[in-house]
Amino acid sequence: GWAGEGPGAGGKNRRVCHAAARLEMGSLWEEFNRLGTEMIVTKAGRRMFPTFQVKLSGLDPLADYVLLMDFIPLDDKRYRWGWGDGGREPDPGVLSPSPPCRYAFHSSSWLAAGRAEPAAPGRVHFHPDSPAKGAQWMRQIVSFDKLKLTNNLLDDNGHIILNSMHRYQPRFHIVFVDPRRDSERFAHQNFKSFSFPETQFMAVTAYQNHRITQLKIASNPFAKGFRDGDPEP
Amino acid sequence: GWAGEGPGAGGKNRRVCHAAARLEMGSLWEEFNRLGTEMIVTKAGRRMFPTFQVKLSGLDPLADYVLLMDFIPLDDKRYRWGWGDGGREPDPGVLSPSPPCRYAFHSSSWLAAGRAEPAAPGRVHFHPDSPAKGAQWMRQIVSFDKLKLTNNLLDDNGHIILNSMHRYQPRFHIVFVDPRRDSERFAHQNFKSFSFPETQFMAVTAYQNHRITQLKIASNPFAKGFRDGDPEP
DNA sequence: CCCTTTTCACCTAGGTGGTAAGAT
DNA sequence: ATCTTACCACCTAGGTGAAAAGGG
Repeated sequence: GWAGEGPGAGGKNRRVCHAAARLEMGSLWEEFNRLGTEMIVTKAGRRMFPTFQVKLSGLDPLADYVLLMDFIPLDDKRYRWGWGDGGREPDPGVLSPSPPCRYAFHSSSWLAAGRAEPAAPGRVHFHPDSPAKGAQWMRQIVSFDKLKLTNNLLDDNGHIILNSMHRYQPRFHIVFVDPRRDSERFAHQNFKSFSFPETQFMAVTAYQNHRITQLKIASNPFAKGFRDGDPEP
Repeated sequence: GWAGEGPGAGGKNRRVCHAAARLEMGSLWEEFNRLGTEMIVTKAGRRMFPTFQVKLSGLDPLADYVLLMDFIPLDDKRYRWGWGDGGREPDPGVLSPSPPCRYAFHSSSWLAAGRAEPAAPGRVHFHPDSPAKGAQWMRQIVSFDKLKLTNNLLDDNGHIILNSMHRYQPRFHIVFVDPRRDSERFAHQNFKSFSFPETQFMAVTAYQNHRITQLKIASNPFAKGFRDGDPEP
């Protein structure tokens, strides 16, 4: 997908107004999204897979930029995985159409199960190469593979804190480092944000949808030990 | 050891004139130096061991600095390891007193064997966290563990190019990033250099002094597979 | 019952010197 | 004869989901 820009591209600084971001591994993200992406959260922090990666363009090669990510709750619900209590038909809280419920009739599905927990501390993750020149950021794919998700509200490793069994939308931000003295006054003009709907996910402490598990095993090199049968290069 | 500063501390910018660097793992460096340190160079690039690490002080916490290293030929000779041709006494080119020749009567020693090869391209290695604030650099030990040595004159991985069988002195530089427009005019005032004599070494493609090999195996965690006998924690 | 935590075998990724073959 | 290269077993370091144990 290309550049799911945030609202209000008007009034932006010329150093960011032409910035664009293309999500890498888009087909893999979409494959996960069709099943309902799940991301593991642990106390120590767990990477995302797929890794959030973007190819940037439209930056000023000579200007400094900071790149960062944050995670927005997609709704105010908490979820559970199952058939609904007593084995009745799924209640109206069944997720539809995002993630789609095509798999619902196969087995279980995600059901709304009450209001969301109080939002965890809204942390951000700065790309560790920040700040850097636009030319440097555009030279190759920018990968957020150091970003880790945790469910530990008291985490002091700087990881992103999320509530398990809640849904999130990753957001990506490009911030122009304004050299002007009163740059705070222009802060709202100096950044541009991107949301790729295919990257939304459910935070979990253990996978619920077995198809997600199998797709992770099939596509994450670090899970190669769990693959069986014939390989496909 | 502390801060082996270069010549001419006078006329320096106040952002660097009080900077100091303490070499970490000094006793290990000295242990190697007593035997005559050797560092492997390979086509693909090899790390140094011990790793060059320093603890910094005296920087302006709010100023930006770039940290880098380079390697200076210690003399204009090339060396060979042996007894001298025909088994005669070591010729006058035997290294003394740096590295000392205490081991010479045990077996072999380094002998001068002609003039140095033409100097390899004089590359530098920027610490990958550069640039960063003084506060960041002083917060913890600065480690150059990404630095690699190569003997490939055509290397295009940005590694340090050295001639095998030649001796080198690592140098460490602190450069204040001067925000002034005409900062080039002050470049000579904005850096401070450090040389620690205990870090000098002979570049080799294979270890010559068996005592060096044994000390590397005993002290480098990645060589643990070659240790034998009882461990010492 | 549902969710979380801990531990583990099995991977990726890459840093060691040994060894034997190759180059000059 | 001396130095260099390529490959190897054996490590460190850390990212996987499985499975079992733990907790409300």
